[in-house]
Amino acid sequence: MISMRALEGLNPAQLRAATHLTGPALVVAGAGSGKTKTVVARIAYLISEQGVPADQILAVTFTNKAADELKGRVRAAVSNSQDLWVSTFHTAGVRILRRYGEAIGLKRDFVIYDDDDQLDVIKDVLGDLSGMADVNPRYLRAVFDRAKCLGQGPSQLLAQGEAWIVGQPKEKVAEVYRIYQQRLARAGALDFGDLLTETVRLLKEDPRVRELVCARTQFVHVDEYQDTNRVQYELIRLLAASGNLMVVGDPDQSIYRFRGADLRNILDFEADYPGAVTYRLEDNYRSSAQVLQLANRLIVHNQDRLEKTLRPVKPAGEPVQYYLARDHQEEAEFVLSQFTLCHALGFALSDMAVLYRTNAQSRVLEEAFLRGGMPARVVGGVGFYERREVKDLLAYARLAVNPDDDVAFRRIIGRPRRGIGDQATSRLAERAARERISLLAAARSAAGWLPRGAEKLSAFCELMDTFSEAASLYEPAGLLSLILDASGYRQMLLTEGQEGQDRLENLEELIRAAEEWSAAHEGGVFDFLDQTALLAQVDGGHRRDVPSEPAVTLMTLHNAKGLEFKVVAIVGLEEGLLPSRNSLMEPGGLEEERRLFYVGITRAMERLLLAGAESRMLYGHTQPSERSRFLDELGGDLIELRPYEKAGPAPAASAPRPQARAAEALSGGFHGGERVRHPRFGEGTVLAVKGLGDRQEVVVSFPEVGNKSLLARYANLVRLG
DNA sequence: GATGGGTATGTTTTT
DNA sequence: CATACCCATC
Repeated sequence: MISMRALEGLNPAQLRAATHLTGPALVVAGAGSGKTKTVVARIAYLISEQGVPADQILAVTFTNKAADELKGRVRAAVSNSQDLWVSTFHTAGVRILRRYGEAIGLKRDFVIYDDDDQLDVIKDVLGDLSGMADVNPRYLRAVFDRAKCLGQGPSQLLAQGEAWIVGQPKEKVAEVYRIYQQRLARAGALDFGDLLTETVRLLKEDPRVRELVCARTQFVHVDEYQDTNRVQYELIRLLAASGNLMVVGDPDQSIYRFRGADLRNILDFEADYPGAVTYRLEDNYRSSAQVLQLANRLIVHNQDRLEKTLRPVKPAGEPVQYYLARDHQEEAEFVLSQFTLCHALGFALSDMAVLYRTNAQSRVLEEAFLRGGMPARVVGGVGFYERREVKDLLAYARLAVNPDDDVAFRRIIGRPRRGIGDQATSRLAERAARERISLLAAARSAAGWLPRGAEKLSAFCELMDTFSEAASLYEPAGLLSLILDASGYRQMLLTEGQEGQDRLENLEELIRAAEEWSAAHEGGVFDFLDQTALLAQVDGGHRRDVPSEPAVTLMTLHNAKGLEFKVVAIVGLEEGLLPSRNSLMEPGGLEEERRLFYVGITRAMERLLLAGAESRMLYGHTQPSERSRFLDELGGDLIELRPYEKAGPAPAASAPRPQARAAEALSGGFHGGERVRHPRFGEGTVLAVKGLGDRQEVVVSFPEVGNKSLLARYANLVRLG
């Protein structure tokens, strides 16, 4: 057989999947089994060996980061792959809707509402409706999102009376949903859910558009197929009209049920697509055998899965440690001390990550790393594009390109203060509702009917006219600069002391990001705004092109999917946290939490640390925590560390200094990472230390005989180096 | 119309 | 504890 560059370095299973030619295919790819490599190879094979034009191939991912990586790797493998279409579900939706959306009555220059904007609209609707004062707008947002995941509009929501509407008459909920959709339509806005549902509607209703789009989607690939929801399933079905559909996924890594992910999509793939061929990638190249064994032991506790095995390729490696800390502070100090050790052993900062269930857990960790002088970066959480000043400036730009964007109008009308307050705004809103026009349009006619404040409003309208004009002439950065100065926003920040300074710096950063964006992309202000709306912080934040200084990564388990690190710490292994309290209420919730933990474990290549605390701060109060049930499912081989145990009650003085306590406990006598020699077992590395003084127990990894737990006092260990 | 302090409320997870 | 929102006062 001729050796083909596109297929070099694949194992037999990967090779079979990569050379799949036409018809539907399911690739069940366990964690670390080289699924991206396989997809890259398959695309390269199609282009360079089978002569498929790159512009007939589509690959869909969930995050921009995954899309970028795939694109980059294909580019590296095949030269003529410029026209390859790789994007996230949402970006693909935007692209199709911008181009063809007018066929179903969408404005060409629609704006995208993020979840904050959604909330503003819902609150607004609730304010206008009687008898709904006590409804939580966040709850309604969740209901609407969920309905959209299932492709249900207001009437379908009402008809199907979904069981997940609790505490409210579904008529009322559907009514708010209907008005919410109206407001969005009037504002020329689509929310995240609409980007998918509207794309599906367009492709269903307009055969001509479908044909045009499908010409570019003769070969379709979907990554992380286990996380697709109903609408995404339908979208893929429409795009893959050719039948050449390859989906890749792992049912054990489905963790987005709350967003509508339906495990059945992957479990039933063979039934949905008759003639489908299934390929299984079962060799794990990522994790040490010990880590993988733990992962396997955990996941067999799930019922809802496709039977599959995952074999380690790597040797046993280091044992997995579990540390029970007194509280969340000490938990953080433990991670810090272990990472410091690993760093000393030669692991780069970028090789290490701390994973947690909730964003709220990041703060204590961040502070601990800061105190310890180890650079750490929180990925996700409140992102750059969610900061108030950034959203304000972008709202100006949005209103400039789309004068109907009422959320943007409300957001900026009082920033900076320009003498237009609640009174004038609510009169504007009345008028706008009556005449079915936007707030800005109402403001334009204010001179005729608003006795007070009309002049100020007309000045604002003129300002916006200037910006609208600039929006079509300038690049994004130019427009944003103009806005920053001409709106008085810069002036306002300058009067706000240090905080204003910081915010101003963020805005200058934003403008710089816009410049960089223009240097690397075609497109105008619209396209830049799309980008800011769709880019998650995990995707690399606002400075993706600038290599940032090396740092330890802190992020949620969800954000860690698809990534790998040599050293991984998973913290908060407590009942109520992992598994999370809320998940236990829902059927299937526990299995989802187990998969989440599974995803976390399988991120680790060489070393895995687990930790939990006996008590934790919740809403400002310290509460006792119970050890996570998942720890008991892992079975033996877990090195349990509890350094302060039996060392007597901690001296009062050490209470504010948990750092000292953890460090002392870990370093008495021997400490982890040290090289030692044993008279019988030879040379080895200290992995862990338990207890203090005479009772100190040392776990040592010996290349010849594996891991041994020894009493330091009798073992005659000799320190090396 | 702006400002500030008080209180209710919330933490799963994200494109 | 930290933010978001309400109301009273300037």
